[in-house]
Amino acid sequence: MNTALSAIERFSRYQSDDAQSEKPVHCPVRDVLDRIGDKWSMLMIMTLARRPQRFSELRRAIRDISKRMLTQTLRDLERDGLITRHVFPTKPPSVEYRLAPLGQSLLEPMASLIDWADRRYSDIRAARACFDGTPGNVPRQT
Amino acid sequence: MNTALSAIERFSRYQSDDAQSEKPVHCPVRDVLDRIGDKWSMLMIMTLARRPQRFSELRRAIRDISKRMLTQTLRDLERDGLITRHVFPTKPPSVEYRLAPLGQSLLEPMASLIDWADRRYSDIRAARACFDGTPGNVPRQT
DNA sequence: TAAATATGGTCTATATTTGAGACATGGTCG
DNA sequence: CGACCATGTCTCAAATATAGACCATATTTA
Repeated sequence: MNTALSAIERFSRYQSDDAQSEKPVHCPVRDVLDRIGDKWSMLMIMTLARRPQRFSELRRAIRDISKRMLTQTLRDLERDGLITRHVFPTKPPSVEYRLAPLGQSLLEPMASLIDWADRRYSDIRAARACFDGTPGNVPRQT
Repeated sequence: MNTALSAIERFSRYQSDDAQSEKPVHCPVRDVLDRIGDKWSMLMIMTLARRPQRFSELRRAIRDISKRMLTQTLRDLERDGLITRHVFPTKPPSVEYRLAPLGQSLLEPMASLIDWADRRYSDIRAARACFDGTPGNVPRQT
């Protein structure tokens, strides 16, 4: 738990920098979180963790992503060095995406998050049901 | 590393369910990730990890969030049982937000992500610079 | 030979989300 | 009376995501 807090403290250093300067020092944590914390990136990384996959395999694996977002997410992840892109000169050219070492190293921390999600999901659902069901959450106005 | 993979495997169970059924079983991991993986939630939780804070304190801490999104993010986190909301009947009423136990329990996994971000940030920046600087990333067309 | 299929994308028009900032509420201060 | 504080809500505009048409090329099917 204090391990956790020390990481948070490290983060908060940037936060206060942020609060001081006009042009904020770009907080690494935030920068990274903005990248991998979007709708598809983690999903993509988890999917590629199973095995390298091609464009259309990824599309099948993550059924509700649009081609546009798939392309864009892959580009962004490639740009940040988390995945690599390999083109094979097959008849209709095929492209395979793989987790780069940097992406591999993200699996460990991500796994602990997945673990948390899995273990706590019932609590969240309970809280949600409670919040939604309780009269008194509707009249929010003071 | 195989700890990581086992978590990923657990996740992929839902993925394949997903691929089979028309109306997908809602994957807990994904459900949770969609919630805390938005633009502000993690930031909010990290900020509240330092200490309970009031609406305007949060606004100052996260300078570029709009009131609208601040309210909405707080509501969503409250709904999911990650934070709690306490109204004090001071002259202009004040509202304090606190991390709930469920939110506390998220700190540990989140910390490992922060840790990763902090340690790997230079690698990411390097990859980014390389990608942006390398001619040959522009002509992406086959 | 022509049509259909598959690949990895891009482009456009629409839908959704986010942000900026006006407005509300009720009490205190000058 | 009028201004100000805190905590929101509301509306409208801007940014972003989505669906799905379209493209070029090559192979298989009819």
